[in-house]
Amino acid sequence: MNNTTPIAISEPTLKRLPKYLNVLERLKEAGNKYASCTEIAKTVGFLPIQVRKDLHQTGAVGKPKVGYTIDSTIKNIENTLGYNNKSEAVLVGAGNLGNALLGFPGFERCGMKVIAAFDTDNNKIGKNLYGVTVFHIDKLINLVERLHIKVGIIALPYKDAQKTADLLVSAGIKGIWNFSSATLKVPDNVTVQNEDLSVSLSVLLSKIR
Amino acid sequence: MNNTTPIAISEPTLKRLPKYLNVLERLKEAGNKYASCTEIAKTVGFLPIQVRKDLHQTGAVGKPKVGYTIDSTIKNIENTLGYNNKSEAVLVGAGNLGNALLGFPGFERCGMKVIAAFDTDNNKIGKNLYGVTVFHIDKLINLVERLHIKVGIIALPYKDAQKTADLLVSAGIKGIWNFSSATLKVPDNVTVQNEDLSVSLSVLLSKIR
DNA sequence: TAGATTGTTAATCGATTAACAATC
DNA sequence: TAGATTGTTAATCGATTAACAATC
Repeated sequence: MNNTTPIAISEPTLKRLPKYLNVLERLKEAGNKYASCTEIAKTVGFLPIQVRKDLHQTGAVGKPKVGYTIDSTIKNIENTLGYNNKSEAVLVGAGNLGNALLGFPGFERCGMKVIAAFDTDNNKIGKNLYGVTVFHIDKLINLVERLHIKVGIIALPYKDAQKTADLLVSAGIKGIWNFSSATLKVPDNVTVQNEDLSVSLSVLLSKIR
Repeated sequence: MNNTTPIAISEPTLKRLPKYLNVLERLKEAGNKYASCTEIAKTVGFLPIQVRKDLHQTGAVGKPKVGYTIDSTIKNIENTLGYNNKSEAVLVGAGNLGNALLGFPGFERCGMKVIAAFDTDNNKIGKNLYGVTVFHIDKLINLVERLHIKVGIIALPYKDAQKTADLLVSAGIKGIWNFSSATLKVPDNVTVQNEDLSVSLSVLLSKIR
């Protein structure tokens, strides 16, 4: 609710915030009005002081002895993560993964809505997947520009990723959620979030082997 | 190739190694025999010194002026990530996401093979998805124990995640790849790798909003 | 009031980056 | 040889953790 320019929040903190949101929502459903750091920390497996520091960055203020008001803290986190600034997105690649992503129920919660999918495969074009129509990739630029879409999702193999990123950037996209293993080259004003499943799997395997 | 107990490698480094592997393979395909840190760094967008430090941890040794032998460095990274210790895994949850994961071509590269899927939905049981049969969840313990499976993949919603984790742990699983938003409680000797898509999406959205 | 919890300030820890000597 | 690149040692940076006073 205050209008000072927000300080950029570190990535580690940003990754923890959705966890707190989860916990707070559950505590709210259970009928609670307040939650302490100790309580949240125990549920998510972090230290109380870390929860406190993270919440502080969202602007949440707690009461000694009582904890944080659940309702207002939820709002603080949502605002920090931008869940209230609704965004529209396009998906490129209507294969297995793309299809699964379209069915992903978490988008809405984050304030994002996929409004169109694109592919080059004629067998896929024209299909309706979870309410989203698949168009030929040639229609991408026009649609993205016209509707001022800000987010593009790349669910394609390595070899098609960079040229798709270039296409999205030229259409005015500001954020790319990249499910390919490619390291995308984009201008500074475009944010890329990598979601390379091989990386994550490699980390797991190297730890248990 | 040496047998000293390996020092645990930090998570940031582990996450970068697959990227180097990617680059090295492409350079190899292009006919190169050596690669310098400078070259690798430019491709992945890191600093040369970071590449050097990371490669050092895999046991890779370079030659001044020449760089690193691509073949041996690939082997070093693969060994570090454990790509050569083949693992078998089971998947729990044959919905959208589970289905997409079964079609994911990256598993094999990491030395992992999903040998069975489980679900509770009778419409899914018995189906064959990308060569993997879907069984009723009741068969999980027996199969995992008998075949000494070490990795379990949870592709289920929040509410089913913890009880599935408990089941996997009781069957002797050592690593869980968790696609749910739940914070799983597991014993210390079990590794959990979280792949909560909402978290990643939240980070992206908070950066562009 | 007493005590639990917050918020702030300081200490620690680990990862990244810089500097530079060794070397092919 | 000269110069590029490695590998090592030191400096910096940022995030986590600890300590503790303020407070409801």
